[in-house]
Amino acid sequence: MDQITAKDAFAALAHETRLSVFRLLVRQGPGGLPALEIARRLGAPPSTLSSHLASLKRAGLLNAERRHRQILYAANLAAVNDIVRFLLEDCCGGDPAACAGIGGVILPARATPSDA
Amino acid sequence: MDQITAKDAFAALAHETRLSVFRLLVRQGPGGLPALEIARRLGAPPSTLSSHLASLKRAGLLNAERRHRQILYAANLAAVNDIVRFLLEDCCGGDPAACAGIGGVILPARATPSDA
DNA sequence: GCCTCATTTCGTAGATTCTCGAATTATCGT
DNA sequence: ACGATAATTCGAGAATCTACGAAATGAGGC
Repeated sequence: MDQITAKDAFAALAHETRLSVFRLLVRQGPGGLPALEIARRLGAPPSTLSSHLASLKRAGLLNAERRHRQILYAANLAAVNDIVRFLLEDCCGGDPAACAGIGGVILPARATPSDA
Repeated sequence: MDQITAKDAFAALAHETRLSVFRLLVRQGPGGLPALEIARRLGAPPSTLSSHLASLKRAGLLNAERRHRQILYAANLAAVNDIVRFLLEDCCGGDPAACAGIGGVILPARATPSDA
């Protein structure tokens, strides 16, 4: 995870429709949904949505898998993991105590990026 | 945390300079850094940096505190917590088992958005 | 091979964002 | 009050992003 990759991921999420797409697929789980079904649920034209799906996929936030005639898109939760870890890397200069009181959802873990 | 707030936060991070600013302040910890010092370390002109700091602050990602003649900016880690929680809300339709294998940094916690 | 459904690519007009010097405002020391 | 330092606002050109219909591509079914 480098600066550019992270920036692209944030840019992909910095749009109302794309954010809705991603959250919908997070709720949907690993099974995913086909492109037209996503467009239908969000009330967006297929061509518009296709470019948004391409953005999210290019940013590494979605996995796409062909299933018969349709393409199933699913949220890539590991990517969220990666960008959060990148964002909080070496938090508070590495002092865990100073970081402790932030809320509980995020565990900065170790700063060594040795595990892919 | 609503859709627009989250989108603004992602938009604020979707820029190389602002992302560098935020990560620098994460590393710096609660003490924060004055604006010109941030500009100096990142090699950016003060006026450019000021607008970026304003973006990040408007998005709720930075806290600013006046300290004598300077203004100390510090990363708001709780905001990161909030946007990640928003992003993963009702993950996998609420089935924790399906979400379990994502990597370990993020704990989806409860989906009830009752706590501000 | 042909028809149909699912999805993407193309084109272009419109809207938004970005940069940074100059001018401005705010704070402190004397 | 004055001078110096810290930070922000203003302005305008340049660059990037966005939307969506029409046309093209891809994958089956018959």
